[in-house]
Amino acid sequence: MRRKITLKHIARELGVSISTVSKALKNSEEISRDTKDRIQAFAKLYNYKPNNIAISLKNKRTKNIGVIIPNIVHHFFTTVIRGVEKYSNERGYNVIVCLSDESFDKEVINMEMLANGSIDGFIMSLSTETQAKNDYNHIKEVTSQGIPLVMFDRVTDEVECDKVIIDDKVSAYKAVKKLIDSGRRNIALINTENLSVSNARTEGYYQALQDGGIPINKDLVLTLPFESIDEAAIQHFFDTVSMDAVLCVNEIFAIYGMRVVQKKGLKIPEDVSFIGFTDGPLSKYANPSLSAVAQHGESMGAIAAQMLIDKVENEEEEEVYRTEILDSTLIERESTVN
Amino acid sequence: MRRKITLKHIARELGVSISTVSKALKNSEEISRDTKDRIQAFAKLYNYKPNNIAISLKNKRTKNIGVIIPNIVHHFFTTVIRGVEKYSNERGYNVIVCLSDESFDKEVINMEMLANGSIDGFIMSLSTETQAKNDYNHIKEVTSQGIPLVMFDRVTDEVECDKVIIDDKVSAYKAVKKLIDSGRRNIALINTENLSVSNARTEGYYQALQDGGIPINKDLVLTLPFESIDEAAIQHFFDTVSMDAVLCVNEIFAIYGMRVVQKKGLKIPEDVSFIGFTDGPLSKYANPSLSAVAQHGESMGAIAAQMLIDKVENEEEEEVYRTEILDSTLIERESTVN
DNA sequence: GAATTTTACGAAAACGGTTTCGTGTTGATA
DNA sequence: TATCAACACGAAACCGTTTTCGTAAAATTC
Repeated sequence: MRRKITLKHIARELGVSISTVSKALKNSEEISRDTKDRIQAFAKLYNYKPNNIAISLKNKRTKNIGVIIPNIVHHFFTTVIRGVEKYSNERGYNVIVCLSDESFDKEVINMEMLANGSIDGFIMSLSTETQAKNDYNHIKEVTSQGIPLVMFDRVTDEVECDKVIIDDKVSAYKAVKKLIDSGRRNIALINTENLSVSNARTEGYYQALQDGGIPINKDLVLTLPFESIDEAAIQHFFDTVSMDAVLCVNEIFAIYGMRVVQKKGLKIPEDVSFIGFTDGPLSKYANPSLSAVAQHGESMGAIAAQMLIDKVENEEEEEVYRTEILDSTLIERESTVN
Repeated sequence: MRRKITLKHIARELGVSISTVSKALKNSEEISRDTKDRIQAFAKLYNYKPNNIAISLKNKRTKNIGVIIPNIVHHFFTTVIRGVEKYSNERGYNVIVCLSDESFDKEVINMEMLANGSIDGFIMSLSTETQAKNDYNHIKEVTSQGIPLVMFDRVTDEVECDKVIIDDKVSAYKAVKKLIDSGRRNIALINTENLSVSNARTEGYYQALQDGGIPINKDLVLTLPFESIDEAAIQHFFDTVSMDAVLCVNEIFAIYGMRVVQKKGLKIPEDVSFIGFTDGPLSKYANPSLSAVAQHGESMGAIAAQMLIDKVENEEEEEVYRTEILDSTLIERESTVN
């Protein structure tokens, strides 16, 4: 087993000092051509690579960025990670992924673990529990230490930092408007408790109805606990309420809703239109395929990474925070009439 | 901005030496009760936390594990990451995720980046390109340095290390046997080029046919380049070949195949049965829902993490490598007859 | 040939911890 | 009272780099 070679080994082997080796490998002008050649040849032969940890300690830069997301089986978060990963790698950074599992405590633990030198900055999306508790001290603690942070998707006004979001209100508004314009009047909404994005989408829903001159009917709104996919509740909803269109704040609710509606013998989109949020494979491959608001997770991740790394590498820590609002796209498929 | 406090700061502030502070914070017997109280109180007040990087350098242990996977939008890999993450966190490890994006070069770059001290060990699944090239020098390089490695799912015999897989051949065999037992005779297979798992599944398919006394018909096998989801090819396949059952080596092929078949007016499962590999949300929520071979990614990830961390923390580096073969489960849904 | 500048390298500090070993002080023992 | 162990702490090495600064020896200048 060939252990990693260090500067010290090279120095001892070649009878020079550690500093000479270090400089030679950086092609410093201070070192003579001869010595540099010897050292470089030796280093190459033994495949010398500097130890990242030592460099991190010296530079106080780890070239790691920490990403904390609520879960990873969600397709949207997956695409964000991908965007973060791709962009970060291009700039020489590694990505440490931590899952809060929608739990406040895990979010705290993960942040504390990484904040002690493991990373140069954070990219995160809040867990539902954190949003419900409305407690952001662990995050403020981190930012107050000067660690850059970019929040995406599930954000809060309580923390001052850079943010990347889509305008959930406007996105929902546009989706509902589309439904209204295609003649739908009884438009239902299936949303979720305690989630910033769900709330914003709900606002957009109400606003669109109002602007469309459609009276608001609270019976048409089904609020479910976070993603339990309470099948019975969904079943009951469609059994007792009648509508000609449904907006869902996520993919799963929509897919499951479509099944229930189809089993009742109704036709999609003729009898009921469906639009979901988060355009993932489920939407694309559903039968009928589901119209969806695409959140462009990959570019969201890339932009978040860019904002973060720019801040990390920018010495003059100006205290200005940006909120980048990305466009969403309504992708129309078989579940709505064109 | 309150910068992180170090031992040096505490020592200076309290007029003691750095070593005293270090010992006091570890509750060493060497330090008097009084001094320990003072130091601990001060440390708590200023929220002292040791710098991970410094500890890593000293201990030559990072408490990070590197995970290299071909992609992350694949639901199976996502579940594996989740398993790795959960288990690793419990044992105090962080997970650095790198995506090879199915590219050999990226796989090499990522491994080299992490191998220089950033991680204590690797968990990986090979990229298609690597499997196609059959070049594993970058991996051998890493293991020869004594860095523990656990491969999962897409593995190779060329590298000696711990492995976690399902028995793809047996899994496919059982799926096909199920189809035969339910009376199907013209069983098609949609597989993929250059992928160890696809090859194994193909073997199982042939074996089951042979054992079932069914003549092999190569026309019933469609081989697609890796996950291009060549819609035209799939369409053409179903247009020109007739069958009463289909086994697909992944979810997408099956879902797409079902759509094509349904559009042709055939009934699933009456006219054609479908079974896919990798039980993800697509299978569960497809219409009809898709019977699938569940690979239990999460436990695969957890087991891989356990094997890795055990090896990392085990001083006596015994040169024995295990291959853990996990059971797969055929989950029967609407796309097959019960 | 003396003074000065280059050249080429090494010593040492620094990053933030841990740990071994040495030592001055105190109290107990003979 | 001399001896010795226990106590409480500090100095210093170490992990693997980078970087500043100092300095012999060689080369240049006058």
